[in-house]
Amino acid sequence: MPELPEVETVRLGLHRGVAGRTVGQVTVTHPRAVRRHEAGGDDFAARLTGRTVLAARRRGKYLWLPLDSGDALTGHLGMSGQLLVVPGDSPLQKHLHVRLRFADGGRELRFVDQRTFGGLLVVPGGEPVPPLIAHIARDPLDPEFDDDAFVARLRTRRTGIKRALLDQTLVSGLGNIYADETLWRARLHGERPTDRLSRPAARRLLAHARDVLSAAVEQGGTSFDALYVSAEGVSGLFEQSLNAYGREGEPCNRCGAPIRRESFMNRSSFSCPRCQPRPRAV
DNA sequence: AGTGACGCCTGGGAGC
DNA sequence: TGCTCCCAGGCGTCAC
Repeated sequence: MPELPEVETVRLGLHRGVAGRTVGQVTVTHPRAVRRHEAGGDDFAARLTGRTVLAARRRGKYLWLPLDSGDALTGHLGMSGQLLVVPGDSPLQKHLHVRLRFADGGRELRFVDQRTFGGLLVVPGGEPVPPLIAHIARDPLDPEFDDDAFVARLRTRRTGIKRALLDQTLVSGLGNIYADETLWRARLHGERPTDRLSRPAARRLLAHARDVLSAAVEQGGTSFDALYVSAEGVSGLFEQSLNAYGREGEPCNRCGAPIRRESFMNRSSFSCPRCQPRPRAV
C-alpha cells in the first residue's frame, strides 16, 4: 500500500525518468483512471499533449508533475496504483489504464492500477501546490513542517491517536503500515485519546513518525508483493524492518510478547499487548 | 467545524 | 475442482 516512503520512491523515479521531456501521444484505456478529470479523457489527453514536464513533486501521498503550460499532471496511487517508466515495447500490463508516450521516443510513462482507487487528472496550477491538494497537510519530512502547530492541533482533537495520524489534513504521508510502526516505536496504543497526550509525548510521537518514514524512504519503501514497486519496477526493502504491521502472533522485537491484531475502522491494527497497553475505558 | 461511517474496487486465499 | 466469502485500505463524500 503506497504511503509516503513508497510515493517518494516513485517521485524520485519520475523525476529521473520524465522531467524535462515533452509529452507525445496520450492514451486512456480505462475511463475510471481519469474519473477525477471532470472534462473527460479526451480533454485530459489534450491538456498533456505537447507539454513539457518540468519536475516531479509530492505532498503527502499525492504526486504531481508541473507542466510548462502552468497545469500539473496530478495523481494518487490509491491502494494499488503504479506509475512506471518503461520502454515502449515492454509487454502491456493487465491493469494498464493510461499511457503517456514522449516526443523523444524514449521510455514511456504508464499508470497501472488493479483496484482503481487511484487516478490521474490535469489541474491548473502546479506551484507551489495544485489547489486540488491544498487541503493535504505537510508531511513530517517536509522541512517546513511546523512541529509546534502539529502538537497543538493534535492535542485539541477529540479522537484516538491512530485516527489522528491517518488524518491527512493534520499530518500527511502515514497510512496503516507506518501509523502502526510509529505507535509501536512510541509505545502507545492507537486508541489513546489525543487530548490526553502530554506535549512531550506528542513530540516523541512525531519524532518516531519522522524516524520510521525516513528509514523506510532509505530502503525504497515496503513491498508486500508486486503491487508496489518504484517507477523502475524495483521492490522496496523495508518489509524486513517492520516491528508491528502484519506480524500477528510473532514475538515483539522489544519484549517478546506475541504481537496482537485488532479490528479498527474495518481494517487491522497491529501492536504489542505489553509495550502498548490499551487505554483504560473512559 | 469536527468526527466518524460508508462506498468504491479486484485478486488471492480460506473454507466448504 | 469450483463456488462463496472475506480481506487488503486511501480518500472523497455525507450525515450528524
